[in-house]
Amino acid sequence: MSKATIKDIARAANVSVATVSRVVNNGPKVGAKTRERIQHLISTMGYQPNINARSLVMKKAATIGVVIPDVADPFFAALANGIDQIARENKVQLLISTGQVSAESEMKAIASLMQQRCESIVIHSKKIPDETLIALFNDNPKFVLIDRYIEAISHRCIWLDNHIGGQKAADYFSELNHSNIACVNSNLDIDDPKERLAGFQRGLASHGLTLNDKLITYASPSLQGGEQAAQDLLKQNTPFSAIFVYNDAMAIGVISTLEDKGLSVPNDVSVIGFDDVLLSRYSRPKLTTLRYPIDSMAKNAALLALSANINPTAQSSSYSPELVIRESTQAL
Amino acid sequence: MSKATIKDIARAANVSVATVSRVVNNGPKVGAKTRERIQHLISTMGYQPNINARSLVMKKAATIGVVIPDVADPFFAALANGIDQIARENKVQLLISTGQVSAESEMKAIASLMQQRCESIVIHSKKIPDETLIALFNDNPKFVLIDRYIEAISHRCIWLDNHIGGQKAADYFSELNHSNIACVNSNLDIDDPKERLAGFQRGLASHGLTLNDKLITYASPSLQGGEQAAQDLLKQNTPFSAIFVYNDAMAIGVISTLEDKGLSVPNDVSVIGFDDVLLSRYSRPKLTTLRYPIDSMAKNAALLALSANINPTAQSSSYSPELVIRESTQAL
DNA sequence: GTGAAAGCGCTAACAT
DNA sequence: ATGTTAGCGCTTTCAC
Repeated sequence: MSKATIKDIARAANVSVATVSRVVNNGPKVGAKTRERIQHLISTMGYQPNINARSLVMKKAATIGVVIPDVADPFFAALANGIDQIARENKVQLLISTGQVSAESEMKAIASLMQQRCESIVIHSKKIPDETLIALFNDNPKFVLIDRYIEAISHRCIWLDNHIGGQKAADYFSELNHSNIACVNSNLDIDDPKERLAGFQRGLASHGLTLNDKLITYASPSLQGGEQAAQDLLKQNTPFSAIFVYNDAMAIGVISTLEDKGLSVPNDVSVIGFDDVLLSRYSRPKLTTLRYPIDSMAKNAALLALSANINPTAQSSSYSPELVIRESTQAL
Repeated sequence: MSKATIKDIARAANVSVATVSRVVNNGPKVGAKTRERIQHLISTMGYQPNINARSLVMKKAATIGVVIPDVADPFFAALANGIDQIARENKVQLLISTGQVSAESEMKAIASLMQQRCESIVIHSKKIPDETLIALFNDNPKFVLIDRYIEAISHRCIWLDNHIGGQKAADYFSELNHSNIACVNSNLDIDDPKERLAGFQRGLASHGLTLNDKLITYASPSLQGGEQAAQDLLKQNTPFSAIFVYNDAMAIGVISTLEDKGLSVPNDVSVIGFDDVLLSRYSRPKLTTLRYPIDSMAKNAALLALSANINPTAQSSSYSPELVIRESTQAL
């Protein structure tokens, strides 16, 4: 197995290690015949450069890291997948470090990546304070922040405009003549839920509509959370005909519970989700939702991380969610 | 940032690098006072050992690799997630290498991991020939094969008994008095579809039932594939009241199409999936399926990979799928 | 208990 | 065009 070192090749080819190194790295100044001979040896002897040695001397590794809460969540899986595609194209190894949703483990995840001399890191962090991140990004020009916006490092941010998402949901409910409106939100202490809700409320207001506080529930942003939120909503004994839900997973949980209780979607209540994960096209009913272009965002983040963007090109990278109308909504 | 090297610490502490190395690695024979002083320096100076240098001299890295087709598929995401959990517990870095479903890229993925001096690798490979794998595993005692069984290296395999899965599906359909039975299978040229189908057919036979060849369709094992397979099935104009589907994703696609065509599940047709992904508990109707304990399998695989199991302890690791009855099936 | 020194496999000047 | 050499930061005998 990959036992052969550069020395072995050099010896076999009767050249110095420097020459072998040159052909391995496609360096210049190598005689065509020599190059060919060495290349032959390399493949027959199954030589593979030792990445550790290379990274050691180069003081950097051909890797791209990504920090996400966990791999199992379809949304983050999609994020990781986008980065993986760019990684493959650029022949760099993907390093995934999971950081749960706590500042401490997010930092640990980043530290672990940096310890591997990984320079390009796409970070999904909701908990690390702005200042910490700003300091970190100033020292590391190849870090990229995804799904979060921080003014001071905006040129290294790739984020989604949550307000607009909320607004579009409000616009659509208004268009469908709904007026008893509920909201199922995430209970995570991060900005996104607040922003989506704020955008939603502002949107409603612009149509002379308003959101009854009793009809705002919070739960974990998961299928289970959706189930629970729907139960809470039902307990309020306050009528509603439309719900704006934090994400698709919750929305599907909500619908599941609603139907279990004999309420039909969209006949009795309309539901709008957020994210547009693949699944939302296959759930029953198919979900009306706001498309979160996570795949292109991830790819751009990876590209940005790979290219040391030392001097900020100011062009900020904000994405806007699009309303995708399917079957979980209906006019009143 | 992690600029300080072991030398810097040694200099600051007025000791040799050897001593610093000892305290970093919790080595023996270090005076209590010295150890304390050095530890203090380490944390105040923010020293982080250079993993590349360490891996270089140790000729191995504190990492665990996993080779899967892609990260976005929920099933593989769950697999990766299980491994990630064990990795975190053991403080080793997770390396994910995606290998599509082609022998060539699977090999590339493995090579890339090995090049990083990653010793423990959990491999999900459907395409690499047995012999290649056997040779590979003989050279690398910390490789583990997941979701596949090869006799010669069975002590390094963690697999699921597909036959039994098929059989249980057949048993249940028989119990529900179905006799016009269809099968939607994966069109991937790997063993699993064949084994599940064989088990299913054997099971049917044991109940005096039989599967009409016209009612066996193949498609890609995805939501989209399920849609297409269902359309194909409908075109046959051959009545059926039950379908055994290759996996949950396809099953949900199948149900989606069936309902679009006005067929109700389970009233008109019963559907059994395979895998029991989280989603199947939330789809409408909730999916009856065979539970694939991928999480425990992944964790065990990771544990096995981390522990050099040089001398085979013979205890093979076969898992058996369990039937989970939910709402997509009904007695005739 | 602590230090000196020899590499691990590779790259990158600097020579030739 | 090719070779020599000095490290990169770390672990690990082997002395003391």
